Amino acid sequence: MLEKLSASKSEILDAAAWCFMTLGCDTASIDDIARHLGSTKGRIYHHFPSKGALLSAVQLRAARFTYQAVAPVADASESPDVCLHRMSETHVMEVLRTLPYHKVVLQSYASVTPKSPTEMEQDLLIQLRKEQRCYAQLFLRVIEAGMAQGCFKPQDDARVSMASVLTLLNAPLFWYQIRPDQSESFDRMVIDQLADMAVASLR
Amino acid sequence: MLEKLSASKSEILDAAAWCFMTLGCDTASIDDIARHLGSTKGRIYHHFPSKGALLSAVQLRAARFTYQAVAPVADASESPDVCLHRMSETHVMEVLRTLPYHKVVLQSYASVTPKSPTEMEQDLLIQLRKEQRCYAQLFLRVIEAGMAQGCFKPQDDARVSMASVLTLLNAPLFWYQIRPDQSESFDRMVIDQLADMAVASLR
DNA sequence: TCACAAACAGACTAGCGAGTATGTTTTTCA
DNA sequence: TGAAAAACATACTCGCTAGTCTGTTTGTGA
Repeated sequence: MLEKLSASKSEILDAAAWCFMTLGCDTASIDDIARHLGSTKGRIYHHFPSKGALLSAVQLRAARFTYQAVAPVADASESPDVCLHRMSETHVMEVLRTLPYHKVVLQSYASVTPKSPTEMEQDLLIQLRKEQRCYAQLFLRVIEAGMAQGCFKPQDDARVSMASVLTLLNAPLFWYQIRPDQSESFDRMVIDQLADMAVASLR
Repeated sequence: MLEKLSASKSEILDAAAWCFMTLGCDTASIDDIARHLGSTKGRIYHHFPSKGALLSAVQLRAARFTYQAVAPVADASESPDVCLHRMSETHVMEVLRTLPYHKVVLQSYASVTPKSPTEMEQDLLIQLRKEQRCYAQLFLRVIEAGMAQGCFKPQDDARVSMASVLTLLNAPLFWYQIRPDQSESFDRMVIDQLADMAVASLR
């Protein structure tokens, strides 16, 4: 779960995430990523066996970024609405901080099926889905607890609520732009507003 | 705005939307679409000048599907929360009905920049964004009215609220699967729950 | 019914990009 | 310090696909 990354590997992932984000997962070529690194393909293929594996590594890292940020604040002993609010704040904050990674996840969410997936790439996909489910359950648990305790409106299917809330929290992926003028206050506004909406949507 | 489509063109768009959805916009080839039609490339290139133009046509149709469904129920003379609820119901219903088209939009939302866009394709993109903005303003207006009248909680930026609500309503694009057993009741549940959440998130 | 255009089919090209195979440099460690 | 391994660079192949070109069929209007 917490495999260490070498500095070079991490740098490659950053470049890959950036290129996948700006050019699109399929449009961006390995040469594009290498050029963005000031290197050549040799370096990338020395660390990653294929483009699909590189893409999966980016997505996996995205999942781990949010998990490692949110899991510590998912305190079950607390009031579910308060807990969900802090989880939401943390989630949005982390997504904005590591934006390229999550934009890549957003892109590849729609097209689930690579054309000719290797067996190894298939395994990576399964591993990825597993960790994503694991992260989602952090939210599912607190939502179910809230429904049971009455601070959230009970629904037929809590999983629909959970998925909708997570989608809501990921909304900035569709319109947020990284700007040179680090508008700290704007980020804070977005974080607060989304966390408020997330909790309110369940009432 | 309401250019008529020939039967053959419409059929091509359906096939393209389906293939783009299942295989991915970049992965799906023109030959894939033609095969899915039981035809060859000749037919497609006779009606559409390029793959990019075909993709844009699919996205444009998606925008028009929802606009033509929702615009009639966007009644400004009504209470904003009631109005927004019906708009939300209608939106989700239409999205589920024409799912492949909207899944394509979702995919291409992330990667905005084709690598070498033709001037004509650039124009199509501009036209698309224009109609998408136009549709979004249907929601923006009713949300702003609601904030002014006090039935929605005022926020710093109503556009963030609008974008977030629309993202919430599009949440099924991430997990909804077309099933053979047309579970009518499940659809109804999803529609109700999402419309409720959309209105509640603004309170 | 006949010209003529629209609506396709089928073969072909040209270029791009993933992956490989083999060098070259740098680091490591004994 | 020297050899082995890791970390790259460079030059190539090969399949796939967008787009084209030409031929063939099907409507259509006079």
